[in-house]
Amino acid sequence: MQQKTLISFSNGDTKEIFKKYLSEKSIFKNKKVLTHSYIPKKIFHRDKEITQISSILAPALKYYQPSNLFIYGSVGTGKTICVKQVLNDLNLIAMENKIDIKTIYINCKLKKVADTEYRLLAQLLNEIGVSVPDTGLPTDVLYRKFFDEIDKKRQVVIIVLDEIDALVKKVGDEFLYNFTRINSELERANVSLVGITNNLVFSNELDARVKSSLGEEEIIFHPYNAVQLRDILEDRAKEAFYLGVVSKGIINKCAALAAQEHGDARRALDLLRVAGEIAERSGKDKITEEDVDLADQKIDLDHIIESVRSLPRQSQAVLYSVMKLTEEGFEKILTGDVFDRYKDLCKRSGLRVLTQRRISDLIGELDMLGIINAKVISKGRYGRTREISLNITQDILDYVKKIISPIFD
DNA sequence: AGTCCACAGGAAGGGCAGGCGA
DNA sequence: TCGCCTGCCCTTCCTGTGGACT
Repeated sequence: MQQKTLISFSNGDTKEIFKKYLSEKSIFKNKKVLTHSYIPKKIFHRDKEITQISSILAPALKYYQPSNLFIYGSVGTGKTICVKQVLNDLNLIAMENKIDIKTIYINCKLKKVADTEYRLLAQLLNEIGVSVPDTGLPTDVLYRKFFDEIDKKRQVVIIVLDEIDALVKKVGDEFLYNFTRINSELERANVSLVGITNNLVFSNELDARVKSSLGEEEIIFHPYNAVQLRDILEDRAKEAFYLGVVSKGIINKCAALAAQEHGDARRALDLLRVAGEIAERSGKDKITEEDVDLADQKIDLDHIIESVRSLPRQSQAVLYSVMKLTEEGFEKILTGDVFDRYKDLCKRSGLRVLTQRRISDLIGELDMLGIINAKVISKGRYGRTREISLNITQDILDYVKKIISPIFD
């Protein structure tokens, strides 16, 4: 006998919202086109770079080891997308011609995926079908397993490490050295490394020994200008929205705003997508300039609020101390001031008091996240310290306060 | 020129949790 | 069960530093 399921709505408003949503026609034809992970059919204004990457990786088709490659360029300049497309094409050609090429793409910034040497190796092993525990084994055992597994047959393995600077910053460059030595240990397979980084001076920060054995080829991706961003947006908008939803003016505005932000194509796509969402939510069938302005603010706000929400309690306490000092009109907030205020806060709220050394690191992390500015200054006879200020506007600050105040007050 | 301040920030290591293999 | 390994968060100890002051 079939069981009957009882359906009832808990709240009349919810029901109405869902009903209304169902009855409305979306302005989006395919929203996925505007996400960062989408690979478009044509990549605009990157022909030269794609040709360069392809020629460097081409020797893999004859089982030679392609040169290690380093790709530099700031956020949203198309590095990842170009590499992914070249790998796609390479895999296709390899398959057609029955050539054994294995390409592995790993984003080193993804938490719990490849943010330590162990996890990177575990992830690589996972990609070639060997499962290892999340922790517990010595790192050299993982290296051995990886080397042995790929050397079982004649093949070329191309490992792409995106945001490689994040991993090097965390665990040092020793692992890169290990990978450069890998080919001398392999009999049948060849391995080549492609590193992608936002840090334009990344190679300068590497150990000379690593640099000499690694940096064989380099490609730099320059930021897009407003005209180039416009071409990219126009192409994506055609697929993402129904006809007439986006005007040329809107595309130009998104392109111009993103071009101001260091020619970031991701930002341009985000602007268009969020503006579309805002327009749709307010029942419009066209995106207006006002929607783009709102989207611009919303993206910043969402980013900061998400960062603050996910901060550990101790970092939130440090941020709250900075906020309180700012509110009280402190002209120049120094590390010592923050630490004193933080101690008071801990006493009142029952939080464990960490050392000043640790708080100094937490201040550095908040600075990295862009929530505060912390500049090292010297006050001569009165010491060397950091001058700290909030890096968020008043309206965002109000939102942030709503999140943190209830925890400590 | 030397002193001194208030930290910055590197290095080493402790303690805990989670996990493996013998 | 025990020894060993890693990750993570943290402390302790230490050296380095820019520039006002003497």
